Amino acid sequence: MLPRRTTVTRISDAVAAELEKRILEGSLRPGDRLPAERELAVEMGVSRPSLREAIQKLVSKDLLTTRHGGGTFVTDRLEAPFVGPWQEMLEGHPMLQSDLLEFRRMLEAQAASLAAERATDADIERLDAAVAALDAVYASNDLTACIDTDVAFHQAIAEAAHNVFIGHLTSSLLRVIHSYISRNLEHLYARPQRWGQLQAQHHAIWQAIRERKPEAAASAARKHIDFVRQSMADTAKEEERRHSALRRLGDSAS
Amino acid sequence: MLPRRTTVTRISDAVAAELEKRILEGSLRPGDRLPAERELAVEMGVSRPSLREAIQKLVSKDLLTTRHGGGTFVTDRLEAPFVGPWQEMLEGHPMLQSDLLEFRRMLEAQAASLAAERATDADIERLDAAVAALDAVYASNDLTACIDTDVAFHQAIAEAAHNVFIGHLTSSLLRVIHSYISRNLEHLYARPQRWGQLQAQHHAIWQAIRERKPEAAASAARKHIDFVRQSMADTAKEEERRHSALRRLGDSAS
DNA sequence: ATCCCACAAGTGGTATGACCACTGAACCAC
DNA sequence: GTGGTTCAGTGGTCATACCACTTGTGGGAT
Repeated sequence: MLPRRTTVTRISDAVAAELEKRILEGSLRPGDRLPAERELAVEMGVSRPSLREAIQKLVSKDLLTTRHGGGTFVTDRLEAPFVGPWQEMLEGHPMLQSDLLEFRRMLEAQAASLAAERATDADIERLDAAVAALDAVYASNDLTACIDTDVAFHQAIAEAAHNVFIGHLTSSLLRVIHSYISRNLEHLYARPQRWGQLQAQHHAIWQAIRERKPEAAASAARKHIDFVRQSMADTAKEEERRHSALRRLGDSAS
Repeated sequence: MLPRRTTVTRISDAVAAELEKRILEGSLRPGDRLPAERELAVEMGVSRPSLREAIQKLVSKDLLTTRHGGGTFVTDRLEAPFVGPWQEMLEGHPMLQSDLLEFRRMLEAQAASLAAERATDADIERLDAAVAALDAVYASNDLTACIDTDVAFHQAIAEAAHNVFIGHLTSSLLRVIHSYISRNLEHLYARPQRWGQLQAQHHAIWQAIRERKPEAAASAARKHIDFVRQSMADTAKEEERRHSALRRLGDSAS
């Protein structure tokens, strides 16, 4: 007979799993209000702090939301599959965005510079194709295709630099900021003259690489990132504006 | 006016954000053990349950792990995605060293430049201490201590740059190349005049940062890496020569 | 001297109970 | 009816105590 071991797993984990299960199984549906913490704690046979730890975990996973004095509710969850730790950090600490852009400014400038020095004929061909794809897709209305093509262009430059680490890191970073690119492109798409500037900048980088001008390529890449930085600041400002205009309480009596 | 619902009045959220910040900025590094919950709660001026809720949130994000009776530790979740594969890449293909040095040249130049712009008094103090430690340890014969101090110096610069990505990437990178630094320092140690140059370069970077000269700092950092690159080439050449020295005992005049 | 084990200090894990801050609806006065 | 007040219910926070586990240390047996 083994001495009575408390759960090998933490209670808060077990409770969180149980609640998650109830949500997945449908006994707790989006919009539903959970029993009061004191009740629920008794029902599950755990203390309130343990229950709270579990709830807060689910809150941080955006499965639940709490309203002080109101109650705890199940969010209508849109499955956001696989976001890495850095994506979460970027969401939680917006100041990281400027750090990231600063870093990209350095990285992509160096990549463009090296690409201008080292690009092989095959690299140039790939760049030509990427730019052609950009031109084509920018004329269309397919935003998701825009993102993919845009990413492919930057990735092609990074790989033309013929430095594995620059290539690998660029790839990782582009993956991390995919959602941000999406958001930003959406913003720019509504502004034709700015939308056009993007193409112009891409062409400038491309041209400088083709003409084997490292300094010009680096400079063009930096300008591009600076433009993106400015544009993201505008996006943020606008979202803030929209947010503060959205001070309406929707009554969802059902 | 309606009170903002998403306001971060929840203490556990604030504490979680604070801990995340400490991890991002490098004051809490992977593998580090956090202060005991009771201590940390006092330090942050919150109760232990609130602190625990925050910790559990980070545990659920896999940023922290807890060992019952052992302590709470920082995971390497943030380091893994970027430099994880690099270690194996380097081991499999040693020729990638030049790529890596090229990468470091860019990274450390940028770090030095930003450090010259942004270093706080505390950063400068830390740099002073690192340089002093370098001077002390370079006079001794302790090679392993040399490496640690050298790494600490470069890390101090990276963190003085106040860019999360530069800080983390430098940290990971230095850990990856630890063995290479070791080999190279060994090589240099046998050549007093070159050994002295190292110190001179470190001092040059340090001085430029202290005098707030970004360009000079970047340039000094680049020179340092170039010197290292040259020296590693020599190391490789010498190892080759030693292999072929079986048939010929030649002079090593250059 | 060496090795092993028991013990104690330190740490995370859990529980209890109390109080505060906020919400929302019933209630009362006008 | 309308508007303000009150109050019960809820999440948020705290202090404290105790339990379970790890770790290092020192004392004992060999």
